Order: sequence, then structure tokens, then C-alpha cells
Amino acid sequence: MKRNIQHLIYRAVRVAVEKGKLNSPDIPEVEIEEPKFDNQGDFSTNIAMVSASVQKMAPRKIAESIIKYLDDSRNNFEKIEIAGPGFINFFVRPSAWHPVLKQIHEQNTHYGASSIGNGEKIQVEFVSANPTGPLHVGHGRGAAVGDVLANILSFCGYDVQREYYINDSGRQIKTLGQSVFLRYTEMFGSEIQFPENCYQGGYILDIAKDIREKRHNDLLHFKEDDAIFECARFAAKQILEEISQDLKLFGITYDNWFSEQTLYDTGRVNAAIEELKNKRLVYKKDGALWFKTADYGDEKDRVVVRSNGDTTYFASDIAYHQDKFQRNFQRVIDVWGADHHGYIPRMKALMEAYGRQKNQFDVILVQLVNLSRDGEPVAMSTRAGKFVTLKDVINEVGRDAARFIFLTRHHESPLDFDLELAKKQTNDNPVYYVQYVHARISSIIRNGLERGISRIEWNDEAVSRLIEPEEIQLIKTMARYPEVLKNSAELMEPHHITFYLINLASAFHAYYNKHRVLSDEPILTDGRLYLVTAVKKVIHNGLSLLGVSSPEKM
RNA sequence: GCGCCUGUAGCUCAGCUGGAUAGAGCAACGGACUUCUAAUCCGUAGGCCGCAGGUUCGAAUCCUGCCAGGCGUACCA
Repeated sequence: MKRNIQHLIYRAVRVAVEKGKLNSPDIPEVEIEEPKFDNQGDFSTNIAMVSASVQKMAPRKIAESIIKYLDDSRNNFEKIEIAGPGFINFFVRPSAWHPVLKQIHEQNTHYGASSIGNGEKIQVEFVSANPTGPLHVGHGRGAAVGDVLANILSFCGYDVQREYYINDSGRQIKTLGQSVFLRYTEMFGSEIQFPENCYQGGYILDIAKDIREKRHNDLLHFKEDDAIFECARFAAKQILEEISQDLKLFGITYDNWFSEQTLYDTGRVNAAIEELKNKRLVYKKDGALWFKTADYGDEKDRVVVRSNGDTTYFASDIAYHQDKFQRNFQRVIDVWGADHHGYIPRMKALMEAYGRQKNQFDVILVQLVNLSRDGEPVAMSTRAGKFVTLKDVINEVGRDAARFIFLTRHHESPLDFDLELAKKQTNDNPVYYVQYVHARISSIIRNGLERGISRIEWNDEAVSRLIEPEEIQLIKTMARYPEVLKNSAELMEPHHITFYLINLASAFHAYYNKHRVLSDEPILTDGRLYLVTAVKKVIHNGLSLLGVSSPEKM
């Protein structure tokens, strides 16, 4: 409908110019908006005001000419008027909305899908938590945002891959091995001093016990470094397995798990460093190797190889992101916790130094979750072993509610997550508000079946009976869905869908309370069943993208 | 100090690629179940859109400065 109006205006302008009513055929892009107030129509455009300076005419005069030559031979509009300083408001004839329903039924689970992605290969990397402890609530937010973003992009025609980057190399893994090994020796009677910088959580002890069960006291005979290495490998593998399970519980599966260690094992980190040298992007200073990131927008240069010969995390990240593009991804999206934002400039610098386009690499920052219980903040630290795991939260409040809460906020807005509140609010959590629509409509359809209505299909006479304001409102809202998705994909902001669904749910509940679907009139009943079935499809469609279930009964 | 994010109703947040009268939910108050699921609906009340300037016909939205909170600012990861 929107695009239709756009075309009509372009054509009207052309004709008006031909007839000499407008001065210039150059008009800016026509933007069609949906006004907030009913008395301003269903759609409106500010084109007359925006082109006033080009046309050298008063906005209202321009609007008059456009309307005069606007071709509404399809009779879509009840009224087109000029309002305020020069807005053109379009009032759509109610029946002109009806074809939207047919579209929804025909496209079914693909309603709202688009091809704006053009089959482009795109990768979304998210969560990527270090395998040094279980996932906590904060990771859950990144998981929800990343997963849903991937869903949306896929729905919009991108060829999406989900990847988890495993930081299984470097110091934190060594610390993990050390922590486990200490607990292990402790079980054999060693007096130990457990260092503060080691991981304190109870899961470390569990892993140590598992090792004892498998290896008995073998490791005590190893050289300490080797024993720590063994522990690290064992622990990381086990923790990663649990992470994978937790994510599955949250409804997330990955296409690929990428190990940092393999970058070293296959020499790709060294190769990347060599390439940097060849491109003269690095230099030596104070015994370390520096990347000239400051030349590409970073505030200063960054170390790639330390003076002691160790590579930095940045080095493996360079190799990793090179590898992503070598795997032919045209676009790469990293979902990070907001505490890593300081890292973005150097990554952008890397991209620029390699001549990549700006839109080929994006970082989605997800603000951290402030966890509290009954208003009291809960400290979160993997190292100190104080955290509420994602698994606990899923078990407490449910997968659907947890996902929904994470997605009812802009990802860059900090999120207060109160455990008691989340549990208590289970019943008036917006997720149930939306799911309830699906359950209610399912129930109506079941009741219809009992009356012998098994066919729900387009019928001119039946659909033409849909003229109540609440019915038109519902259809209008559903007509917006494809655009919401496109917007969500382009801005990479999943929360728009959540808010849209709440909106649609509200329109449905209002309708439900005012009108009966299964009425005494068979024709009207057919039309309304056709309508609410469309609503059910859109709700299901949206909830699926959010990874939330659509219950038949509640 | 510098950088990023945030600041909108009592609370939690939308709206921010400039538009007409500022939007939800929760909480408060008053109503609606003999009726397809009341996990619902209808209504009332609640606002210097952090502050001050600027750009514009028009600013919550863009620009500048300030204030407050969070985070970051390593030859850590």
C-alpha cells in the first residue's frame, strides 16, 4: 500500500510538470508515514513541504497540484486531503485493506519474508564465552539477540551462518587448568593455597572429581606444566559441552564452533602476522610488534606480538577475522558485550587497513545485564564463582519468558533483570500476552470445527463483511509486519519485532472483547475466521523468529 | 583526562534515518465475565522527553557545551 502511494505520487508529479503546474520534475524521495492520529488519515506524506524550495512554490499549492493529478482509478482512497502546513493525508477505503488477508494466507509462514539480503553470505558470531565457566544471565542476552538477529537476517534473504568462537588458548585457559589441578591435588591430601586469581566456582571441584574418576592419581606423576595442560584441556572440553547444552536448552544451535587454538595449530596466526609485515602495517618498537591502527582511526597503535614473543589476543583476532572473509562471508557481524566496546576501533582499523567496505563488518554491542534479587544487586563474576547461571534462569522463569525479557529492550540499553520479579511476573509478562492471542484463536478455531466449520478460506462475500474499525485496525497492523522485519534487519535491532507483536496482540484482544468471531451469521463468521486465522499466522510467524513457542492452549 | 553507551510518566522501557496533539506495560483509581479462554478489555489520573544554547517552517529526534549514571581506556583476555 505504501509503495503504491509512492508510485502514484511520482506519477502525479510527472503529469503535473507536463501540464506546467509544477516547476521542476526533481523531487526528493517520497516518504510515506503513518500518522499518529486517526483524523490525519492512514498514510501521509510531507513531500509538498520538502520540495517547496525546489519548486519555489508554497507547500499547499504543490500539494494541490499533486492531488489533482493523482490517479486513483482503483478507488483505494476514501479521501485525500491537505492538512496543516502541507501534509497530504490519505484515507484508505476499508475494503482496500482486505487483500492483505489473502496475501497472509497465501504466503503463510513466509509472510513478511523478503529478499533484501540478496542471498548474501553473512555470518553472525555471538556468545563466544570463554570456556572457563558456565554461561550466566549476561550471556543469555547476547545469545537471544544474536540468535534472533540471525533468524531475522535469514528471513530477509541472507544466507546466514551462526558461529561460536572458542577462546581455548591463552592465559585464561591456563588459569582454568591451574584451578582444576589445584583442586585435584587437594583431593589427594595436598595442603593448598587456592589463589585469588583462580576460578573459585564449585564447578571446578566437580571437574577435578571427574578427572580423578578417569585418571585416578596419574596426573600427580606428570610434570606440573603437563598436568595443568591436561586439566585445562579436559576442563575446557567439559565446560564447552555444558555451554552447548545450556544453549540448546535456550533454543540455540550453531552451524559452526570455531576454535582459537586451531588458528595457532595451523599456523594461521603466524601467517597473518607475516602478511601484516608484507603490507608494512606493522613496526617494531621496544621489542614488540605494533600494528599501525592509529593510521586507521584507532586512538593509538596496538601490540600484536609482545616483547617476550607471545602473541596478543588481537593477533589471533586478526587471523580469525581474516579467516572469516576467506570463508567467503561478504558480511561479518560480531555480537559483543558492551564492556568490549573499547576493542571496536582496532577491529575497524583492521578492516580498513585491508580495504574492506564499512558495511562488511559490524559489531552489535549488547549492554550488560544488571542482575538483582528483590531489588538487591547480585554481584556477577565468573572468577569469584558468584553468578546465576543461564540454566538456572531458564529453569526458573522458562525459556520463552527469558528470551522475551531479553528482547523487550533495545540491545544498547542496560537491562535490569530481577530474578524474583521475573519469577513473580511470570503471569503478566508480555510474552504471555502475545502467546495468549495464539491460544485464544486456536480455541476459536477448535470451537468452529465443532460447529462443522472446517474450511477457512477467501470468500469475497465473507471478507467484504469485515468493516468494523477494530477489524480494519487489525488488518492495518498486520500489513505493517513486512516493513517491521525489513527495518529490524537493516538496523540489526531485534526488539522491534517484540514490540510489534505486543502491539498486534493488543489490537486482537481489543477486537476479541468487542466482537464475536463465531456469530449467528454464517457468512460473517466465515469472514471473521479468515481474519483471526491470519492474525494467528502472523503471531506464530513473529514468535518463531524470536524463538518463542506458540501454544495452542494456555 | 579521553572514548563509547544511557538519561522520556512513580517503576520498567518504546519512539531518535527531523513532522502535526508525547507512547506502551506495571503500579494507583473506577468499571466489564449467564457470552468463542478475564493470562483479557474499557475508562481516569500521571510528562520543563537530564540542563542550556544552536540549526530548521518544524527538534524527544540533528549540532555544540554542560550535568548524572554505567562501561572502557594494558606489551590482559
